[in-house]
Amino acid sequence: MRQLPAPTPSELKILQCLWHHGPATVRSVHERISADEGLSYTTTLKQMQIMHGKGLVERDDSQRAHVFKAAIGEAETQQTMLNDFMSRVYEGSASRLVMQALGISHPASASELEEIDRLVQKLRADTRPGAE
Amino acid sequence: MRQLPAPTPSELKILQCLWHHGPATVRSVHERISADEGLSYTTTLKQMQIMHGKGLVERDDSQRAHVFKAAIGEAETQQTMLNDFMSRVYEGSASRLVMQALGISHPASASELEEIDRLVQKLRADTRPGAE
DNA sequence: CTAGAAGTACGAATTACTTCGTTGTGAATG
DNA sequence: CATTCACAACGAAGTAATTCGTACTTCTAG
Repeated sequence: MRQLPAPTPSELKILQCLWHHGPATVRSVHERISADEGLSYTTTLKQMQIMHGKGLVERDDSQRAHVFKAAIGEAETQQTMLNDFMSRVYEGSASRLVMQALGISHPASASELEEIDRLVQKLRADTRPGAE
Repeated sequence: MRQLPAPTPSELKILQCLWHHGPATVRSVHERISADEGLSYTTTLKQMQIMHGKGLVERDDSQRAHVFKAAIGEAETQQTMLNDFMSRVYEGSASRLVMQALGISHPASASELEEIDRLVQKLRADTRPGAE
């Protein structure tokens, strides 16, 4: 069962922390994300409780300091958010989005461009046939 | 002077209406966007007043029915929102965003892929030289 | 001139997000 | 054993976005 509510900006920060560093306590997450911003510990705690309520994270409360882990995948979440963003902002046109994204500053390194190139070639091959 | 606050979702709908159909009265905008959703006329009016307050639209009130036009450009707005989205969701990696965008269903037609292809080739050429 | 239509302005309610202080509880330490 | 520390739980406040109803104004038929 997917399609949980999309994470809000601050929820996303916490999820990124869990995705990149694995399951963690509130304290641990808090120390990572409050390196930038000056938030209270209880702010992080509350967020993670809300996220648990929404089903965005799972909680192991067998220890006194509960351990949280992301309940949704990173790529999957990005994909959902991207689809929403693309329809809202680009009215569904992936190509316009891609072109603007590639136009920005130095988005992609040579090797990344190579990878994108391969993908485009593959898509062009797939698209040619009458395909559904 | 750019960098106005990014439009909210409902503000974006109104801007899209103005971008695509040119300057218009509240009534005209309302009829277009409430085709989908069942909103009150005063809701649209209020939104446009707020947008005027924020500087997102300009208003010609020489006629009784004020005529609004977008005060920011479409591409420019998309670019700003894309930059924000890319840093929030993809931590600044344009290539990951692009690859996911291209991976979706069959978003781009053959001719669009061709265009993207050209852009990628151009970027690869530009990127090769030690460039700044 | 008056009634109604069409417009604008404004206030207010609702919801969601973010933030923080306070409280209670269990563990650890002197 | 009493104090302190770390933690979870909660309530509450502040802000922003969205929505709508009401009131006021202006134009136009009759």
